[in-house]
Amino acid sequence: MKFSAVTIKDIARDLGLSTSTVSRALRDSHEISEATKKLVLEHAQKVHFKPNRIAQSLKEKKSLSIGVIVCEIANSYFSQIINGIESIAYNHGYTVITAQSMESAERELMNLEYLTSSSIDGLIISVSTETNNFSYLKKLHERGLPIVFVDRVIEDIETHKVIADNYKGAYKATKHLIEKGYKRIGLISNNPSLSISRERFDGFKDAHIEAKIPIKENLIEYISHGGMIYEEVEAALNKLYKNKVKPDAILGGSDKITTGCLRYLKNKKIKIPEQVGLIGFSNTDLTDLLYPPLTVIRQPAYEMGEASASLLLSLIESKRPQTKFEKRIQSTELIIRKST
Amino acid sequence: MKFSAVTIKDIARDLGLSTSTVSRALRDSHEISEATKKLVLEHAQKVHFKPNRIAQSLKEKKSLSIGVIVCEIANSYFSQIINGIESIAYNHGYTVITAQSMESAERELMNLEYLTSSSIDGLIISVSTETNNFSYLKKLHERGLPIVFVDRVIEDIETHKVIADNYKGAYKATKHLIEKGYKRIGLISNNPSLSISRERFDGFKDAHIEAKIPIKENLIEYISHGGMIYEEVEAALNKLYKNKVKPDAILGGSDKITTGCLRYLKNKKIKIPEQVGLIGFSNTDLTDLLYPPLTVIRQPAYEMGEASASLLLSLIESKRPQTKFEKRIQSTELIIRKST
DNA sequence: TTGTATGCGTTATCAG
DNA sequence: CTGATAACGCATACAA
Repeated sequence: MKFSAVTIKDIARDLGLSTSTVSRALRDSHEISEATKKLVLEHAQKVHFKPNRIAQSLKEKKSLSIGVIVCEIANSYFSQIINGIESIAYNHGYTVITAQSMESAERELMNLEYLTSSSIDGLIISVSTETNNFSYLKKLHERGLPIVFVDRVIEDIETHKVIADNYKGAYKATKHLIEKGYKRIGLISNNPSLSISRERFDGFKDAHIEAKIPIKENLIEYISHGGMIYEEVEAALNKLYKNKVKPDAILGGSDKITTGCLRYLKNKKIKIPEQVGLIGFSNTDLTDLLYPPLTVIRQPAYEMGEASASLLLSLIESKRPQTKFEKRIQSTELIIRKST
Repeated sequence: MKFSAVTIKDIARDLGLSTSTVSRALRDSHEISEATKKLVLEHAQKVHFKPNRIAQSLKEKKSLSIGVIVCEIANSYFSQIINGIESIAYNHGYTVITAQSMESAERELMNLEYLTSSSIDGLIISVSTETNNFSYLKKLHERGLPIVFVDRVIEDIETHKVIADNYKGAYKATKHLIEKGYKRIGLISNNPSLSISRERFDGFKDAHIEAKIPIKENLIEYISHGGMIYEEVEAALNKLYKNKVKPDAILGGSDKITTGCLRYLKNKKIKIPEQVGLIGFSNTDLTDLLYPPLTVIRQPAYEMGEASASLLLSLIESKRPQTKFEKRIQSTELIIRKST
């Protein structure tokens, strides 16, 4: 900013016009003569004039930017979501400001306070696995900040939510395993405080019920940091493998958890015929090449990002209060990779 | 922003003070009595006052935000870099605004214009593989915008640059392959217009020279979009495999290229005893589990991000013109995964 | 110690 | 069609 000297005022001075005339000419107002318009536009181009977005924001009472909070950018699933968000935002002239919670509720709150200090027009958030106090977010929402939840939603806040069909995904994955003959399927899941975890558990459960296989409590473990901390995954798996009934397959509750499981199995040299990872890993280039073989529930992260951004922009641009709207992206795919 | 009504003016009115007193009290100025300070601070807290960052920016002539342009966020290497940048920026009260070029020079330019329309205090950029016209960037730099290049640098712009030790990485990788007995090592590289490509090529070459193995021109292919377009990788590999002297190992010039190679080999069912990917893939959780076996040059992406941000902040905060400074991160590691 | 006035760059309102 | 002026929210030089 220090470097950008050219303002509307400079142009006005250079051309012997008033700032308002210049401003109007630049915005192609109908009440400016073609001659002056041309004059101004050409000069503006020559001196590389760029309107100061900050001044515009102050005047317009909006920043043309949206905030995005996810647990971690360097997580393929969320970076795909951001990608989708950016593509939409970009086309509508919005800047995306991203922040990461690193699965810490405290850091999430800090980011929230920071982003909302009058510098974003709306928020897309996927809450951290650790978050259990939603009061601040709720207050923001009540005060009128447009919010869209993506993937990890908060149910009592009535606003747009974009989620994958977690139930279906988990159901299909579990069914796939059962059909393959596995009967002792372990589940490592995120905290059930997240609705996605509960939905996935329901899918897991219903597939069992349908096949008349009882669910064994001691094959289910919950962890708190979404797999970010490998030791948590390790501890959970240690528990599973200390049981008399050892699992013959594992359903990982998120991409990080799943890769953690793979690592564990490799480290411990445990042979497991097949695994299912319920993961949002869109980089199929890679998942396709993983060893041990892995069946993947691909969640349409990019599309979810696009959907969230569209919804948020609609919220931002229409002032009228919106009704609750939940968008469930249906295309959860099961990607099956044959054992080699 | 619509939602945040509370301003300094409101507080002043509520408390029967002037806006300047309130402003000063909030900034803990020494020329305000403890009593009023306390009064103001408590009231501010009560009404959830948050200073309007946009107004502050306009006044202070800085936005407390930095722009980051990379080819793609959903690329583990760059997301790690962003991660590093964010951690530093965050600690210094800066917001990070990211944009992606998708390896398109045109889109890069658009982002550049957008970000620099007076809304960022500095820029960290890793230029797209397609970029060959640096005039706009150069102009920005001349006009005083603090810029730091990371990974993909432009040599004629005299500013801080953060790069990995590409030469060493490629050298070690190639040497490793040669020691394993491979003699016809293919190289799929980014365009040599990028210095990283040239450095890597030099490492590749010197390892050959040292081992007295001639380099075969027809085992070297260049591509333009960093591996983003699989068909490019495919075409390059097709050429390599159409030669009479087929490669017995491949050095991939970037992470995307390398995963592209893996995909190709798998699709074509080509058995290759070992591969080396010169890739910036920090997610070793995954690379470790890839099949076919892969030896990886890990580039310290996170650390590079940190370094770039530190350098940029130093540029932003000290007004004095800085001397050119090049920081080469040395810890390029060779991660070797044994064949299974 | 506190208040008044001014300006940051832009746009909108109201005159001319 | 064009110009002067006020306002957005905040910070600061200058008064008091």
